[in-house]
Amino acid sequence: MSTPAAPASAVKVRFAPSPTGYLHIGGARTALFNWMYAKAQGGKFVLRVEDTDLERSKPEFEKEIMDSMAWLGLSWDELYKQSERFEIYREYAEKLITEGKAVRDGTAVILKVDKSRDIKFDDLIRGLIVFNTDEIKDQVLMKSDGSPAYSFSCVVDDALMGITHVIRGEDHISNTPKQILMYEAMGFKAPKFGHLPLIMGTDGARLSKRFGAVAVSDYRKEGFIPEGLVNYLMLLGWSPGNQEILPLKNACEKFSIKKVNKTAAQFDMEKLKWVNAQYVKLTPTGKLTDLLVPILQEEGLLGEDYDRASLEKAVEMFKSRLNTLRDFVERAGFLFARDFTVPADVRAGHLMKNMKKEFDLLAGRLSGLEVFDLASTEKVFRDVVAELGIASGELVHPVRVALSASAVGPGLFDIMVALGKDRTIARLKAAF
RNA sequence: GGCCCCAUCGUCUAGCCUGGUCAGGACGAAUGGUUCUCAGCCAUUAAACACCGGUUCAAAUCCGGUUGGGGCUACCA
Repeated sequence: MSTPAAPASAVKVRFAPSPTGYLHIGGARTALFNWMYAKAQGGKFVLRVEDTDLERSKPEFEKEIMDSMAWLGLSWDELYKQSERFEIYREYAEKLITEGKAVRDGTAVILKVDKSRDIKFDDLIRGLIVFNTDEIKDQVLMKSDGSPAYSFSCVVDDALMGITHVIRGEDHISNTPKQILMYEAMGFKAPKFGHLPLIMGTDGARLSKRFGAVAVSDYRKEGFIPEGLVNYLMLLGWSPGNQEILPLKNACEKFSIKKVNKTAAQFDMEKLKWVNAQYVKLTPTGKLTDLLVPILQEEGLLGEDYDRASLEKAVEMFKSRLNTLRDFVERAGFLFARDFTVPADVRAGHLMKNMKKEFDLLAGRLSGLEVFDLASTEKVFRDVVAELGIASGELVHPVRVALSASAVGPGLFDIMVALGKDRTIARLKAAF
């Protein structure tokens, strides 16, 4: 990467969400690509809240969007709110009327569009795109209620804020010629445009509430970590080559808008989980524990005072089998349960045979241990199995279920050590 | 309907611009190995150039059309 000494024509991009809903996956990907482009070019990233629809815009959505952006690590250099800039839009609309380029229609302001002109632009991602103005109606600039129409406030702001590259979703392609007309009318130089492919649901249809989780905050609640979600998102429409796991910082260095592809991508939850799991494994256990503590406390599995050392050991034990943070709650929950019991259906499946005799023998031997660790518990277990003259599997599986209420999980002796001597023995005795 | 965009394994994609590799990687799937189970890890396998024409000695790659999918068509953003 060359690091030019602040070129005069520095890149400036923006992400312009409308606070009429949560930040969704598609918006996040758009923000991400803008952000990566800014970083790759040594430019600036502007966050502009497009809250011109006073009815539908809500402060809580605005907050949620900014929180999600921050959580994803997409920091902004400048922040604007369109609701604070209505005067500016009005000014430009008046100017266009004065110049005879727009007309009043009641209290609204309309831009007259000349017919039979080809409007061309060279899309950063798609190449040359041409529209004929015969397909474009006269454009509302200011609405009757005094608020600006989307296209107009967008153009005024992009021009005034010095946005050099407008990178947005493909659904805006047909807005582009309309906006180019507005740049022309106001005498502004149009920026470069790049239209990103859309993200589709698994069924190939548009991502919607029906699809399941669409809000970034939903993924956060489900236990995805930002590094994982970001890495997955960057793979939708762009590829760093034969490499899937690439931290944002490194991705920025390789990012090229020209290499973004044109095809809509389907969102694949399985791959997201896999990517997330890679980052879970890469996260130092201490940090992972920090992330888990609030979740466990919220679930009532952990009090204010807990044994940090044993919690970290538990985290270490489950680290390789977590897709999400939330998986830990489900899989390691037995380590924290106050009143542990094996659910009836699990008993029915794995503890049908009464093994009280065997369990008592094991519990008795375990209670004699001075040092309760991996080696000592395994030794005792092997001895008991030998003494009983049974295959180790015959005892391993029932014991695992009795201790953890699950037939699957970490190694049996890891479970015993994590539980500790007292609880291990108590659960063995309570089994039958 | 009109206008615009798009088209490689089931999915995400590399390759396409500058035609000539067994069309490569990853998720998922299947199989085997490791192991007390699961996960993990390792190995192996199956799996794609939408279709039809054209240009060319040669087409996933260039051109045209067809089909299919998507977007826009608001005083929503």
